[in-house]
Amino acid sequence: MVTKKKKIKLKEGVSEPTLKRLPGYLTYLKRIQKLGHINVSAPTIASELELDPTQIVKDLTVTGIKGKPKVGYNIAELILTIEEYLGFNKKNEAFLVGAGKLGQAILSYHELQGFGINIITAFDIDPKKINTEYGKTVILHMDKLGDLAQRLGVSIGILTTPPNVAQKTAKAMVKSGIKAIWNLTPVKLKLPKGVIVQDTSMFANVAILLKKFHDLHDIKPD
Amino acid sequence: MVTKKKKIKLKEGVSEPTLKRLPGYLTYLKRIQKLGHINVSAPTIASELELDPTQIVKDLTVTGIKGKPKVGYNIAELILTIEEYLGFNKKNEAFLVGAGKLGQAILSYHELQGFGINIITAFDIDPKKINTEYGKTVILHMDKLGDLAQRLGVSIGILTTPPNVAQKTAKAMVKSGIKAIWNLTPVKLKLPKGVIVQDTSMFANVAILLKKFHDLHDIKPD
DNA sequence: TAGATTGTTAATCGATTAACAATC
DNA sequence: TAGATTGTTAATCGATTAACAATC
Repeated sequence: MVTKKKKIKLKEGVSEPTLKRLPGYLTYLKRIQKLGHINVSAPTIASELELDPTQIVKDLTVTGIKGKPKVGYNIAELILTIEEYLGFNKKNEAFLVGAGKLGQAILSYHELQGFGINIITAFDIDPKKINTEYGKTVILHMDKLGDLAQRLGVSIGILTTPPNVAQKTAKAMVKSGIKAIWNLTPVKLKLPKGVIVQDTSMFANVAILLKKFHDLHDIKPD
Repeated sequence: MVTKKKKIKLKEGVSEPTLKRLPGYLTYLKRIQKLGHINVSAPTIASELELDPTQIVKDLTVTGIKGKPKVGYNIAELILTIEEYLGFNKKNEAFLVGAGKLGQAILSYHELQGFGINIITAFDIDPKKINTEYGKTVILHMDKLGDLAQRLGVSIGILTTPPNVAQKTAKAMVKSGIKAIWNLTPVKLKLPKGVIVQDTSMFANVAILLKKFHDLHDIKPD
């Protein structure tokens, strides 16, 4: 046996910070590609994104892309390589659970398609929402989740319920066969080991913003 | 002169990771407070949130809270202390710019009030949205932003426009007197030094989720 | 008192940054 | 060729974790 099985860590030496930066590179690369650029160097990306050039090079290395000294990277190739590396070109079919405002925002956020994420169906328990369509996505009752997950083989779930039902809902999702949950609620979910949970508290960042703001502007007289 | 002025870094040794964890503590503390608990210890918080006990203690130390050995922290006091420390009890009046789906989600996300953030007015350029109300928030034309920011003394802005107009819009916000921007677009903004920008790319986290998911489930035959 | 927990200081771990050789 | 840039290895920096004394 040569490979040890760890919990749900990332494979061999790919750091989360690196992974978080890659989508930002994509956004930038697509923009300059549209502008007609063909190649781009790490120092250029770095100065645009206010990062360290070495960091860019290192980050890109993990994707397997090969650059040319003095020239940089081919933009088209780089985009494809990053997308491939991150799995954006895979069929990432997902269910969205909780069709409130945030859920609706996610449903209509076309940028998600750039991640290969394809929201098949949304679920809710509000009778007023059931069987309505949001954009091109139908909203079904939570009851149907288990059956549909099974039949369609969907195993990615996006959790956008109110906080007070988040835990309960997540549990039901897992029971229905969901294996990876993008958790947009501020609740820390307790789920069986083996289920991948990615917490995205939009509001953690607000704390930083406010702190910086007040530290800078509320200068107390000594 | 005893205090050196740095760029827009956080004051004396408060790390961003710590700041990002504090709102999570708040969410948890409020929940157990509602359950009737009076005190809570760092090890308890740690096991609930799957963090290291020492890390909790250290994080809480920065807020100035005092705990009792063997007992822990008084929950009510702890909540107030964290909120005070983060500036959540200040009058954090903000403008929201870009009243699309994501903007609307933010407008209707009541959790934001827990951060002391009070969205005064929303702005857009879509004639169909101008002068309509969303919840209790009026949507005005961007034209009015400068004047209102001045008159109301609002200096926090929430940027939720489409990516392609994000840079332009942010520039206009700064010109109108906005000093801190919560940037919910995936675009890296170029703004004058001194303006605080907090990027929140909801989607950076999706990259991690997908990567973990595919690493775990797409086992390639050797 | 005994023992769990706080709060601080030291050690470890990992990510970022620097240095530098290879190369186009 | 000269020089900018890649790609890798080493050094630094900062955050997390461990150790431990103080204390209720």
